[in-house]
Parts: sequence; structure tokens; C-alpha cells
Amino acid sequence: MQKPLPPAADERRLALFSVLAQIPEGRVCTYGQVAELAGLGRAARWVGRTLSTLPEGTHLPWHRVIAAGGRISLPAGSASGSEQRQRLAAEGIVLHNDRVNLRRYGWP
DNA sequence: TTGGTGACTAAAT
DNA sequence: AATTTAGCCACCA
Repeated sequence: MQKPLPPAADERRLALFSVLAQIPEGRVCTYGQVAELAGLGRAARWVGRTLSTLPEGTHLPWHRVIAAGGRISLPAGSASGSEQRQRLAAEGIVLHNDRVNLRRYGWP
């Protein structure tokens, strides 16, 4: 007997990547928003966990995904955290007290 | 199967 | 504003 059903993890990842690729440069999106746009419901945690498994050389704009309220989940001291802040700044996103103004940079 | 965990979120204190 | 509580989804020992 074959397995009942292969894990749909790849499809979910593809859905996530699809949404991720749609985030325009200079804009940001929250984990929860990305999850919902990808049709994953309230899988905000899963989104974060999935992004953590991305290869280093990925071309996906993972840095445009931040936490609710414009907060940045990654520690400022970590390699990924500083890289994220650097990339956001490079796109013209100004951080105020380590936070992003979602009214201004939020997407959609 | 169960319990612990994480780049989460919203509401309550 | 900061901390706690509870809910959420998927992964792993």
C-alpha cells in the first residue's frame, strides 16, 4: 500500500514563496498576513519556522516579513537580524526605535 | 501519542 | 509600555 498522502509541506512552502515574491521592494508584511495571503490560515508560527529553513543563498525577500505591529523578531545582534535591518534600510525603509511603520510600509 | 518548541498574534493584566 | 496567558500550526525527540 502506498502512503495515504504525501506531506503537502512542499505545496505550502510554494504558496508561501509565491506570496513572499509578491511583496514589493520597500514594503513589508507580517507573518500572520503572509500566512493568510498564502491560504494557510493562522500559521504565522509556521511561516517563521519555514523562513528559518531557507538556504542562505535564497533570492526570496524573507527580510520583508516582520512581526505584527511592525516589530522585528530577529535579535538585532544576530547575523540574520542585522542582515534583515540592513536590507530593509537599503530599500528605503526607516526604522524608528527598531520598529517599522506599517501604515507607511505595510503591504498590501 | 505526548509534550516541548519556535523568525507568531491578540487580548488581558 | 512591559509582561503574562492563551490560541494557533507544524516539526521533532
